[in-house]
Amino acid sequence: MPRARTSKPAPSEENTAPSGTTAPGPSIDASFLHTLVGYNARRASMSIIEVFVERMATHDLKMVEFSVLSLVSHNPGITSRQLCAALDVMPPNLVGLIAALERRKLIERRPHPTDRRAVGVHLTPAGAELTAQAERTAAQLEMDATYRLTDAERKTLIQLLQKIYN
Amino acid sequence: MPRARTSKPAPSEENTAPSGTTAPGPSIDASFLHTLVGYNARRASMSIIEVFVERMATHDLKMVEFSVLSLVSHNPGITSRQLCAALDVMPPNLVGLIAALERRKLIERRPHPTDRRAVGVHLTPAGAELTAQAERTAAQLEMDATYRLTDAERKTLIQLLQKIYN
DNA sequence: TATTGTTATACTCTATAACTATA
DNA sequence: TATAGTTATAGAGTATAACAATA
Repeated sequence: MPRARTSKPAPSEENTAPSGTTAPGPSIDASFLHTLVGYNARRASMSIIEVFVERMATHDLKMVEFSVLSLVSHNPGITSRQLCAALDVMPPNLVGLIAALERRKLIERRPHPTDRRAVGVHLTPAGAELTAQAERTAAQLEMDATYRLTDAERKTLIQLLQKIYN
Repeated sequence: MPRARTSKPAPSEENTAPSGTTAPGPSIDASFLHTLVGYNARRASMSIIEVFVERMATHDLKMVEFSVLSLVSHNPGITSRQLCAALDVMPPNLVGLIAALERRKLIERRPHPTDRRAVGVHLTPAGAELTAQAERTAAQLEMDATYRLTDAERKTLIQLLQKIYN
């Protein structure tokens, strides 16, 4: 269910109009898809993510990288395994990500205090600074990407969404 | 911003507990992420998509394939280009998809009535039958995946989501 | 000159198997 | 015996460039 670009209903008979001149766009009937919560949730999240990716590029941060930094920031000493569980990333895929953030001196890996197999992840001062900035960027971009919603609507929306996945 | 699995806040001091025995799970503070509409929309859509993929496997249909069939069903003679626009798929990536559905005799490609460059896509009787079944599956699965919502809440949710991307 | 459909190809994301060192 | 972290690799999904046929 990839995101779509058009919306208006059209006659359900023979479609005789090719897209023609690109601009106005043909009116395709996607009304069934529009009745699906999943479809709408996906479209909405894609449209926010688009802005997210664009603005986070300012900090040279991908979405997952931002999530990692934010989690490490609020959970100093968190292990790779915990990050994997919280972000639903497979352990092998986190390795390169962590390594990249470490090369950029945004995080540090220190031996875990009680488990010698594990490694605790911590923010460096530079990492903490960048994370604080990035969280402000995220909060702002959210408001911009959902500017058609009132504060009350945004609150309601989040509650309803959490009812689905919690 | 990949979906996460944990939710409850935790002290923001040194994290001394590795995940340990897998079951109960460590309590990671993801409270900042939970304030983001984008994060919640993504988590919710992922949780619905999970059910979607699982149930559509019954019809041996991927999400995009279902979307294509549904669009062709409501827009007989739609062109590849129109499908690409409506589904936000790059033309080269639709080719294999269409070919696969054609091999399964679910769709037919006929010359476009007015544009000899284009090809109109149509459902075969078998394709129409499968699409009707799959749409019923989709509608049902939606209800199941969002069973914690009342009908009114579901309606509100869809309206709010559409306010974001429309 | 632009568009439709297509091939070939590259890049990113995600997933699996298997190893090591610790528990 | 199970878990944390890692390597190597396979597989999706998604992206770009370039082409022939037609507009």
